[in-house]
Amino acid sequence: MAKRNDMARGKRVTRRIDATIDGERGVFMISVAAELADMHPQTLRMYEARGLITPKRSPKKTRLYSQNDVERLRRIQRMTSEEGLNLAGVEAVLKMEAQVSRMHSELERMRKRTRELEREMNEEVARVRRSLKAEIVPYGAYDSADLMPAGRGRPVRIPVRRPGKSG
Amino acid sequence: MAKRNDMARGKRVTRRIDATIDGERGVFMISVAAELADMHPQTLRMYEARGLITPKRSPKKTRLYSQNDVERLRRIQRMTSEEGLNLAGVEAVLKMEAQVSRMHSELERMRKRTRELEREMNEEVARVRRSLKAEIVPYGAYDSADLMPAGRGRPVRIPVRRPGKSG
DNA sequence: TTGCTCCTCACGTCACGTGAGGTGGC
DNA sequence: TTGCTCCTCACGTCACGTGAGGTGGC
Repeated sequence: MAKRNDMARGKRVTRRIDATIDGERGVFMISVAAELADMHPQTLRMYEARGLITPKRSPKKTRLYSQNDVERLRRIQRMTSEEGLNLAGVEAVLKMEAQVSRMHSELERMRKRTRELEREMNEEVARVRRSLKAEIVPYGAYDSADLMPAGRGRPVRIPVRRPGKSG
Repeated sequence: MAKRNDMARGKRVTRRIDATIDGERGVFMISVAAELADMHPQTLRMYEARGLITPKRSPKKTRLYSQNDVERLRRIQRMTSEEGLNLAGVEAVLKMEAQVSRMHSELERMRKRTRELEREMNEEVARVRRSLKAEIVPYGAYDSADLMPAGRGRPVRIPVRRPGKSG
């Protein structure tokens, strides 16, 4: 109510946009995208000609840049102006980064899998022992290194070397 | 003997050098290294000034390039002339490559570890079952999913998902 | 002396960014 | 009309490669 009145009187009211933003949707025309990326509009056209960026197009053929496009442009801007790369270098670096990021996720998957495997292993061994214990009555001496007196729940220990830094 | 005579008469004799070559040892002076890398000697001096390559020096301050130096120069040559990178790009790519290669070895270590873990797991389970079988005489029904009738050697099966491409 | 080394300086070329100039639709 | 879009062309700048020019030691 109060807000409505403020707006009616022309007061400045901050509005929050709660809609989920699709980072891939083309929303900025070239002048806006250029300003957001701190670049000359003509530079964006040049980058497109070189295949470094591919904005969407409106039905009238106007370029429409997405959030992600702008992000990419800013990264390119950093590489060229701060690090001094030329466009061939930018292409090479972007390609390698994709590779590095793929390896990162593979590495993460492997780490997770290893942890899981360790857990499964301990569980399986414990399960085998438990089900045997339920069915049998051991007799004689316990001279096997792998067995303990019935009733003691310590799990079988398996030597597990962990990989270097598992972070 | 025959060889010796050939050499004495000035004939051309191919000689095999069996000594182990230290790839890090400075052995080529600048004109030779430049030719091997297909570059201008002055370019090598420039690259050194930019920190892209650091040849050894003789006591007389003459640059001495190693095998590895030449390899590196050839890689740089490829990047600049074939891919069109500038020197900033070359630096960036070389740095990232070191990173990628570190990740490669980590990944390889993880894969190996996972295989090892699977093997250990199966072995351990089999060992537990074997040692129990040696001590007990099972009786009653075999209604546990984890056990099989005594005397059948099939190992306990453990569900193992393998990572995507393990090559 | 010749042919290498060392160095610095300077110039030519090329890539890249950007401005100009002309068009067209809201 | 104004201010945007589209496009192409051309110029200024800068990085880089290389040649020149002068030195010094085997």
